[in-house]
Amino acid sequence: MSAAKRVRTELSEEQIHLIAKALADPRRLELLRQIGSCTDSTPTQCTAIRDCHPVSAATLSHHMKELEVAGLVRVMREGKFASYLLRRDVLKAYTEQLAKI
Amino acid sequence: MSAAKRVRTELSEEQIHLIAKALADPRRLELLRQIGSCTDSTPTQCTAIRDCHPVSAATLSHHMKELEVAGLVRVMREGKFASYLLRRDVLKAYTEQLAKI
DNA sequence: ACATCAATTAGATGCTTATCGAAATATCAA
DNA sequence: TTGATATTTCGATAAGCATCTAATTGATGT
Repeated sequence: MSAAKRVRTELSEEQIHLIAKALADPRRLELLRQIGSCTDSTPTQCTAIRDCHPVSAATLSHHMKELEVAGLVRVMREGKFASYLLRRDVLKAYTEQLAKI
Repeated sequence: MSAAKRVRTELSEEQIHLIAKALADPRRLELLRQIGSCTDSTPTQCTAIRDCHPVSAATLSHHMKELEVAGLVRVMREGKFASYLLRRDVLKAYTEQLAKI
């Protein structure tokens, strides 16, 4: 059994708004897709992401924070490096919210 | 059989972006929910919507156009009145796109 | 200690957008 | 036709945000 959350993830209106905003920027959507393409055992390294996107480190850091505060990614830090994991439970909770409309 | 689209609705990156932007504004999400709460046989009237939201007619019209160009609602006009229908096929296509991440 | 590299923060800039009031357009009723 | 009502368009304003460079923090290796 993996460590993935099994509890039902409930989203507040506030978090729904943060997620929607996070997804509304094309660059962030691309970032999220890239992060989602990696598995839990091989989180996406920040440096690897930088290599794929023509933005400054500062801009990338800003986007990653947006994804993080929205709850869409989890950050893992090892020394001076950072890696990212897609929080599929949160994304799923969001799509289920939308589907209810 | 209803007239609902049965063809698979494919979304372009452009439309995905328009939808995400449309959903990123809390007021528009509320509007979409209200529109979604009505059935195809009783589309939501623009005037009824106005009564529920503390915005000017100009602002409401602007939001409705955003929802429309995103493909999320269909507008029906009768004389001087307008009514709106949620395009569930488009919303579904969007949530399915997100779920694929 | 010092230099190097990864990532974040601070501050600035330019673009987008939510909002409004006013004007325009369109429909309907008297 | 005239007036009233529904919606859209126009133009302006203020807030938000994506982006950058420069400065900072923090970790690693020499």
